[in-house]
Amino acid sequence: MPELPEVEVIRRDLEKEVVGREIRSVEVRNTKNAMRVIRRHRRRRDLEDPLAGATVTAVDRRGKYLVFHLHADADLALVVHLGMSGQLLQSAAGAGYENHTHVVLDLVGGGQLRFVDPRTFGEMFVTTTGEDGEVKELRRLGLDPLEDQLTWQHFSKFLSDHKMKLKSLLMDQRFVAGIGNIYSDEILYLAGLHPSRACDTLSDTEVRRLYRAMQEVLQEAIRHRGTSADDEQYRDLYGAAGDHRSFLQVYQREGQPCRRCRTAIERGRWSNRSTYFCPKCQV
DNA sequence: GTTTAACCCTGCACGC
DNA sequence: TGCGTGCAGGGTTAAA
Repeated sequence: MPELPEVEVIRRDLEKEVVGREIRSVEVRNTKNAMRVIRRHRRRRDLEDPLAGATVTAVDRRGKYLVFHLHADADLALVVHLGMSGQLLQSAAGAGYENHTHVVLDLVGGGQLRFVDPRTFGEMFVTTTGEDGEVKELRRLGLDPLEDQLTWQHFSKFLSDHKMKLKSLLMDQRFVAGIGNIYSDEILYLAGLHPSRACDTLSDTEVRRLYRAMQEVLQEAIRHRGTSADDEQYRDLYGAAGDHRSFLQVYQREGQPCRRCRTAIERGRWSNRSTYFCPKCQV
């Protein structure tokens, strides 16, 4: 499940490969679930028509969403969420389609950008941007953990205002956008905090530790080009897996010794999501 | 305000 | 070998 680091790796790849390029045409293919992928639109052409002839001027990231800014008749944006199993792949125009290739963008000058998604939790839609360049559909998202606006003070205030469990808060996209199941576990481990601790019980030192851990874990994962774990279908733009898997401290390590204290890593379940943690190091 | 569960979907592991 | 079942997960929504 691509989270912030994986989406950021793809964004950086896209910046190199598609910014400045014109989209010749778009095809929403006749796959079983293509209409689910473009579920915000009623018809295929609602996505296809506005994109044809548009030039990609920039590719941004908002949490786990990719935003392609487009120069066309109006200020348009193509928004992509990879869900759990979505991939955005650069391909040669003649190459055979992988299973579950739902949308194909044909680029002027050769090459294609393909959206592949077996489980179809991902989505794609076209929308207009406001004067501030923002996408209205993404306004509810919280701040980006790696951007300057998320100051330590802002972070601390948000925590003290909530009684939720830390795990739930880290994964709440309205608080900080981009953290999912893997990195919430890794962040809490590095910070030495138990996933079920209530947010408003943290000391100043613990808040600082969590804030720092969040940045360190995400940056480190980006350096390793993301995590492709057991059930992970994550691939970068070129189809390559990420290298961060072997650096994971707790995620999917149930029963294995903690890298700090050798206690067996435990797995719990909160809100229907698996959570891995060290029962000794995390308090 | 917070938690929990259900829903959407496919691939995979497992047991029979 | 083949079938049925359960599980995994992100985001959203409804109910508790």
